Amino acid sequence: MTAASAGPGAVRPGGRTARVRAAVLRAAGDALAEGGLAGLDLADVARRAEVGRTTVYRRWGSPANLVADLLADMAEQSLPRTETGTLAGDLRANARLVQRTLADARQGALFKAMIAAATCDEQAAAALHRFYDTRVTEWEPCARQAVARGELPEGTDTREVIRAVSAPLYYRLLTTGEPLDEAAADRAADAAVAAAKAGVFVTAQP
Amino acid sequence: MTAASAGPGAVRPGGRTARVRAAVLRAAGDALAEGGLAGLDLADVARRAEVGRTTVYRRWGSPANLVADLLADMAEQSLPRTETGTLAGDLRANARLVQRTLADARQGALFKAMIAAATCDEQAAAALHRFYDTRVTEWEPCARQAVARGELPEGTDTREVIRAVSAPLYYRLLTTGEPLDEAAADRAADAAVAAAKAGVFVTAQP
DNA sequence: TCACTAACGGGACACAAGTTCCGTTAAGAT
DNA sequence: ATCTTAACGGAACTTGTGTCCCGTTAGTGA
Repeated sequence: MTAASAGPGAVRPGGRTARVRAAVLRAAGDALAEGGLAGLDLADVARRAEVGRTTVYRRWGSPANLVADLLADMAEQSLPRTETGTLAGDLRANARLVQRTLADARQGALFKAMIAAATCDEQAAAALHRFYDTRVTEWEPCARQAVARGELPEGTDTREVIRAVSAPLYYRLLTTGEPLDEAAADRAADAAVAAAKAGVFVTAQP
Repeated sequence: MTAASAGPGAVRPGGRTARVRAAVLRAAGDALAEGGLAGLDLADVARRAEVGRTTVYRRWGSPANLVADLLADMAEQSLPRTETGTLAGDLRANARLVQRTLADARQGALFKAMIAAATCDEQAAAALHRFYDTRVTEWEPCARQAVARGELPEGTDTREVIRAVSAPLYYRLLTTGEPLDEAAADRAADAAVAAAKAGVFVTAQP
């Protein structure tokens, strides 16, 4: 067992290695946005990144692995959260952010491709779950504060409230051809608020 | 332009051709359930279906096409709908049905794979949209009747109510590792009811 | 029942995806 | 500045996916 048993990039992660990783992830994102998961050819990614084909095969090995790494990279980049003072305002802000992201040609295609990868590969799925966990954790305080303000009942599952906002937007993106507009975003936020205020997300505790 | 210009299976759809199609779709379903979209190798499908490799390549050509055909086949098989007399009861029945389908190992994997295929291929996407359109149309009467009974406000977008039930279940299936249990199904149905009663799905009309 | 030909299926083939080998470059430690 | 070796990258090689050709099987109409 040598020092390199953890795989390439673990012992000398700086300099050239980091440059190669950045270029490859960039190229992979481009390829995914253009052709979806099916269009993710490792040889093509290597060409786009101007990197040796061997390197890509050695470090990532499969499209799913590459997507998993890309997701891990994206989970680190966090967006600032808005605070409006009311649950409805905060959730609308969240819904608009999600809607704008998914409606964007490049980003939307990228997310669709990553979801597709997660359905094929266990490792990509784990990375995707971590990604959404991070995002939910970022926005959870909105719902927490709403409970503190008395807008929502005590015992509300605050993470579930945040997820309820995104769900209809993703469902629409994946199962219908209809465009994701602002009206859809507002509807998603309002539906989550109505359900949460009705106590649907209160968890029974013994 | 010959009689066969519409592709194989168009002129003599009966007998052997139908048998081959059934065997291939069956095998494709198995392969998808086991290995996801990435595991859908046409040569492998041919082997499972005990059919010539050439035949599969000629009639379907690509994994996405095969999935599209599988979806078209599934859209034809319709499940009976329950009627309980209240919106909450009907939507819970719907939610439970979706939940049971997605929680089932084979069916769940199959649906995930088909969603993945829809993100890669335009034709598969169209087939998927048609599939969900069919399902929504089947359940829409629940919401229509609720409007007629006065349970929901006039002007409610009834299709959107039905979609609101499935959305959280699919979102959970795709973005978290958590299991889809009956509690999640009931919560999804209750949330849709609360939002619909609050008038979130009323469409403004000039 | 027979003729016609659509559709199937085995085998040979072309090409691209992925692997292995080994020399070259540069990160990190002293 | 120098040394060690992790990581890169070109080229040859292997594997298997998808195509083409053509003989065989069986659906459909007379």
